[in-house]
Amino acid sequence: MVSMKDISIACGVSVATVSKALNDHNDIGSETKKYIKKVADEMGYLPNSMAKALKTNRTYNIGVLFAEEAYSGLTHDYYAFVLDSFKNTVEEKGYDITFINSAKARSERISYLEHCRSRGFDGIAIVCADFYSPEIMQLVRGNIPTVTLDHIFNNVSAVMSNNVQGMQELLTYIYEKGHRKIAFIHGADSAVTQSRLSSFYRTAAQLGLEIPDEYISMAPYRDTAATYKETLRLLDLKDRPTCILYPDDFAAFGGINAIKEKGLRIPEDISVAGYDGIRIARHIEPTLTTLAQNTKKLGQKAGEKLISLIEHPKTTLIERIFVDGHVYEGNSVADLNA
Amino acid sequence: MVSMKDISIACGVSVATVSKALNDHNDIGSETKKYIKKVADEMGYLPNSMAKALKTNRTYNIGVLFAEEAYSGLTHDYYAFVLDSFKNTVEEKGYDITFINSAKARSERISYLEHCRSRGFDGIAIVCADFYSPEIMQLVRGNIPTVTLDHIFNNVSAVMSNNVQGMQELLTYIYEKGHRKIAFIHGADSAVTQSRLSSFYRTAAQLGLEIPDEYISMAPYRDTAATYKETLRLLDLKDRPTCILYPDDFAAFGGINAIKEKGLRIPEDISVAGYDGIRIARHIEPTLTTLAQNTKKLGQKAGEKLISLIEHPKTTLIERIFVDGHVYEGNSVADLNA
DNA sequence: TAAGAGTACGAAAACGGTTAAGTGAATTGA
DNA sequence: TCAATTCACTTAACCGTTTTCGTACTCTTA
Repeated sequence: MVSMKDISIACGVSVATVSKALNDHNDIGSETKKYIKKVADEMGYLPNSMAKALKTNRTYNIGVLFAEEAYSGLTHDYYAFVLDSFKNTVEEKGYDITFINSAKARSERISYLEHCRSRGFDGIAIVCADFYSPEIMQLVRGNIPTVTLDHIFNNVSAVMSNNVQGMQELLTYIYEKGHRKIAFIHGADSAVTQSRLSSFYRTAAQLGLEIPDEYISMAPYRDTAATYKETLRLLDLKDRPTCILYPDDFAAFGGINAIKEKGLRIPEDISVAGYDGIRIARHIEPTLTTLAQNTKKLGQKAGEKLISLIEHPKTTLIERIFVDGHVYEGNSVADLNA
Repeated sequence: MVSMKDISIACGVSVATVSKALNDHNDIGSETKKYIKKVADEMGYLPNSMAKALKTNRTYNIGVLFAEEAYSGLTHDYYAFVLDSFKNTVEEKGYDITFINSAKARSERISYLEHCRSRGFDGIAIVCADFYSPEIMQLVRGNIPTVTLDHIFNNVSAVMSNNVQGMQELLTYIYEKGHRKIAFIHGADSAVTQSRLSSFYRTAAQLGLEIPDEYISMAPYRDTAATYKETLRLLDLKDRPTCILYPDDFAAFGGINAIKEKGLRIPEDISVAGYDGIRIARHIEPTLTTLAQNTKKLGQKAGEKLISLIEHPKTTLIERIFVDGHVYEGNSVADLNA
């Protein structure tokens, strides 16, 4: 690899001059600058990012934490899209993305925070993780600029999919389609679930909907077996709902299967709606009506916030950014007004 | 951050001794070693990976290239699963993963290779990219240990999903279910498509199947609109096939919609099969019969090969590793023998 | 007992950059 | 005309490691 030293020799100047020329400092003559840049270019010079980082304490590298639990990290449509958008945003600003992990060599493990410190990440994004584990707690208290997705910590900026707005909009949409008996199979307990559930109740109250307790139940996210079971239960109710909301799109398929097995048609006999807006939902019949989260904006806002936190630590305030979703109108919710 | 210097002062030894003690060199007394390690631990010492990399020319960082084209990188089930497995494999060996990109700062762009050199990646994995672009060509010729997924370059190790075996197994399975009129809508031209298509023809010949030209057509991968259209064409044929193979699972849904719209049932009236084994395919009705690629093994093999290439450059040979898939037996292919 | 062999550690250079401080020459101002 | 600036560059220290070489001991062994 050609270094500044090589260039300095080739140009007959000191390496300091080379450094300053390449970094456009203004105490270098414009002729010299041009010449040095030209030579550097011809020699195929590339800055050694390790050396630079060592000296400047800036790596231009961002750590991203993805849960290592089965099927909920990289391989989840929602997170993958958010990550993709986040990645594009920060790369545009000259930052790279490295995954945070806790596996060091075969011998000892290290904590997430230790990993980050050792790698010298300028900032970190916690996209998807067990937010209640001690390791995550340690990480967010580690004084590295941080932004979290869909979870709020003290003194840490967060980008949140607006679940309150989302659920309100979705439920209102369904209400306006004439539905009055609406069941909600919500996800396992978490901050996200809390938001959606309370928004569901509040919106229902505002709309004057009566929601019997038996219309509300729980199925873990992405668990089609659980939604299948819960759906059968709902279908067997004396007073069957006209529409069922699922924890997420993927889980909705469990319910859809149960409905089809019962010989019922969607949406003619019963309506369903998901949450997330995964791609496949728009490519099956019936297309799934769902609340599409704005993954692009989520990733983008997270990236922008984090970079701002890194580059202007004093003036950037810790805040919660809520990103609205919108109803994707498939044809899984019948229009009862018609 | 506490450095070796701090430890050396605290212990009353030189930083050389600290370095050697922490790295278990055997010219340090065992007592001293133990003591230094203890102090380092208490002080919360963490090695500065930039300094280490600068000196040793080893970053323990692997660059991964993902296409930046819409919907075909991170957000694709197949690639996401491969990446996940790859990530777990290399992290277990102490390596980190950073995305390769070509966006440097807002001003100038740099090439993939330049990015890799600048970051000092020990190795790179090209998971998903436009393999025919000049930039990729430059990258693979860059003399950094490399492994590619599903594409073969000279002098570069490749891990390949065994499309020949896969298509053979899938077609044979369908044949054994009694199907003789089998159509294949294949993907757009690429090495992968070539393998599948030629394996399709060869297997068909071996099985004594007659494949009329009108049974073969093209639809880009993941393009449901295209498969929808092609499926309608196939259904309108005088001599309609009894089973249709799709480019991939996602694209299969386009076909399935077309079939349903025609009022036909799967698999009673017509059978379909996909390729990939994406998760959702197992959670809808009818569950999709497909060739499930072994993403876990693909990622693992790629990781192992790359690390071997990095750590034993002389003795590791450039090779092509083929990973077999298996038929996932859904219920979208009718058993005509019954 | 003196030469040779270990043993346990330290000094210093090096990796490839950045940057504060210094320097000599040209330019400026009064 | 001469001190004061400004300009354009160099010197040298430093970031946190690793590693070669040297050195002062202690221990063998002939």
